[in-house]
Amino acid sequence: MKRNTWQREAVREALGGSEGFVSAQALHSSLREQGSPIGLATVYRALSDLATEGEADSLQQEGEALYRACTPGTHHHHLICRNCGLAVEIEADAVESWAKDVAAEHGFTEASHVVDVFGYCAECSAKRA
Amino acid sequence: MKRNTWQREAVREALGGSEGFVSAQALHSSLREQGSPIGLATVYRALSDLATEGEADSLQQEGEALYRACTPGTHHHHLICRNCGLAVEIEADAVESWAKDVAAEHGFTEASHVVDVFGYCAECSAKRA
DNA sequence: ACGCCCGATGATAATGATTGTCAAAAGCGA
DNA sequence: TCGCTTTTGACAATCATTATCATCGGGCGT
Repeated sequence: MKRNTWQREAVREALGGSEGFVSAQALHSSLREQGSPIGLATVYRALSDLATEGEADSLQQEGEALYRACTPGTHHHHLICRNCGLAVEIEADAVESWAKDVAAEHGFTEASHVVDVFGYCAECSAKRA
Repeated sequence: MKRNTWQREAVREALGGSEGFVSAQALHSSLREQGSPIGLATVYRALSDLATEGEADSLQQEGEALYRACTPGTHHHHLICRNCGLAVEIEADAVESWAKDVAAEHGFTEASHVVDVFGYCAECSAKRA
């Protein structure tokens, strides 16, 4: 049975409130600074659960796992700012079918794919100029 | 100045001789089994150098960094077998321009992207049936 | 409302990959 | 060959993440 705890809710909320992708460690510190006595292990567990249930997306960057709340149940990709972490959800039907075709072409089955675009968002581009 | 050492050559060769993506640890064990007294740290350094120089591609999976020798100087992506690690280089001009367009559309600059397709290769698909 | 059972929590230790350190061991030009 | 400099490699250090396990508390049955 799955239980409702204030910790899980806190993680969900903190995730939803952040602009871009966040690391588990960062989310934990952030919660701690807000006064939450939540444990690090719990944050990891909560994030892992959210990702499994489709309420969050995760991606690996430089050895860290980053998470972001996102519309549940839909398949999409992200456009991510290298500087501030801002993430925009993007549709990629063209890429979806392309990936499937390429896989089939080479005899691969059960194809999944990783597609993420990185860059500097408008704001950060301006700041760097 | 960059020096030519047998260690660097050994890593390059071992990488070129392997079928798919390999982890640094795996490459190290493999070299050791072949009698090479090469150090683990050296393997990491060599792989990192090769990746920087464009002689190898790297990707992150499940917290590990995987490497693969590939044609230098060209930009391409991979179709990777989840089971045996077999990797096929694929062209993706359509995706290249798509990524650039999407980035520009949202005001992002200096766009780069990560595109990898995972699946089971023909051989492994057969075995799993 | 009460009590009990079992999943959830959290401090801490453990793990596993990777990087830093530094003395000793080669490259390479002179 | 000589000497300077980079590279190596054993080992310690670091970092994110996971496992452990005693304790806590949610929520169902009563």
